[in-house]
Amino acid sequence: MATRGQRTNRRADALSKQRIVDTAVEILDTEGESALTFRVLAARLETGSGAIYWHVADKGELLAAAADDVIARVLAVPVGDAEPAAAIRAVALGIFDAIDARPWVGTQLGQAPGQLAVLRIYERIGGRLEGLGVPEKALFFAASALVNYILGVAGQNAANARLAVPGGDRSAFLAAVAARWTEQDPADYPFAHRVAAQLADHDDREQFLAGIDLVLAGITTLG
Amino acid sequence: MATRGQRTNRRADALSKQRIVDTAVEILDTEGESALTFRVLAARLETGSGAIYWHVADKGELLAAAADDVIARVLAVPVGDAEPAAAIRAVALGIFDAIDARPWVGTQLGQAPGQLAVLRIYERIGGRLEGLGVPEKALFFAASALVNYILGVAGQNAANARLAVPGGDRSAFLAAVAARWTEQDPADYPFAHRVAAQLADHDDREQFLAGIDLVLAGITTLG
DNA sequence: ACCTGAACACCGTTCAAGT
DNA sequence: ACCTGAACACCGTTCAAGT
Repeated sequence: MATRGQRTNRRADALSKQRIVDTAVEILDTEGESALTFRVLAARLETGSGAIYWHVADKGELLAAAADDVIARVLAVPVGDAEPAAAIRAVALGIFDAIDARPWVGTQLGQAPGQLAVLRIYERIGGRLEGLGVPEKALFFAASALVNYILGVAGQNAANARLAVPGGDRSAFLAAVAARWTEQDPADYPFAHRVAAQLADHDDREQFLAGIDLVLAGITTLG
Repeated sequence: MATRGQRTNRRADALSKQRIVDTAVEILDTEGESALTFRVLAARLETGSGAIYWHVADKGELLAAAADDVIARVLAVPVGDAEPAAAIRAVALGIFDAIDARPWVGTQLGQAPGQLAVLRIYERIGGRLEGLGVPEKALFFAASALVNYILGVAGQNAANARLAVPGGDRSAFLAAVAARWTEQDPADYPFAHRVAAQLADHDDREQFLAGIDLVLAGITTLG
């Protein structure tokens, strides 16, 4: 993200969890998930790889902290006093955009549930549900439907990003996926053939929002 | 001629992709995701680790094939001529149960979109949407809302299974998650505090189905 | 208390060599 | 064509030793 200037040979400050996480995010953002190893992280921090373990339990905690950092920042922007449905859409869209920009966050969210980041998302989404007329008893499962949908899209998008060629354009990628759908036997996969064109054409962000709206429409039904 | 003939345990049959995948599934099921390595797989198959690469491109393909095998089997059971909503619920529940029994399938589905298994799910779900009165133009995104929700739950459940202690009971695990929610500041996380009890009490399967019903209710809105 | 970096116990994958 | 298994190029993590 933020381009850093020339790096002196001396560490600016002592090692800390925050500095480690910041550097990890930087590597993740610029070089991708597979580039983050304790060796390159240590080199970038000008320390030994073992030093990192003084501040962070293991790689899982590091990844969780990195994802949480990003999500916390995204959710920090105030939604104002928009009406509940609009606020939920805005929050969801913010998460989508963050994941779209950083696929590694999607990977992380898709597979770490106890995580603080997921709790943050539940809080921001769930907090608006009452305003939507959701009865007290249904609050948790209504929130869970929205959150699981968001996390599902997050995981799929991250995987897509991992699959796509770094430079390649998106419509070519979608065309390739659509082609795999249509190369199946139409007798076994009639639906796949029927919607392949829609798959090839669709806009991810728009489709994501449409899904949110669908769940919201269902939730309104609960009132 | 060096008498090297003490191959007492002669293999029952030649190596094949199917036999490799079957053995991988066996290891995944009994020993878990982390136990599947090319070394133990080769040992179990009484061959060299390099031999596997003659039949399978890499570990990613192996995992994808294993997950696809399971999903194909799950989707093979006929739903009969139930009405569309009931059929979709049945299909979704079948997938949920399969993932609950084999968390590694959830991990795999949550992060491999181009996969045949995901296409199969789209087909089975999507094929019933028309009967629900979904207009042609909305078929793909309606299916995608359902599938992404399912895959989101799949990923979270798999991650939960990875986190939980193998022998530990489920209510203790949920209580621990709920405790992490309530240990946050109530001023920052009012929703978390409010629904922590629901989180601790809920039944995963029931909650999953409730989410499906919510999306279905939203989809009915499109008619 | 915090850091160093070699060492340990693994991985997935390749490939010359065999049949 | 198919299989073998040693070798390669990595990993995350530990830990005795330093400051």
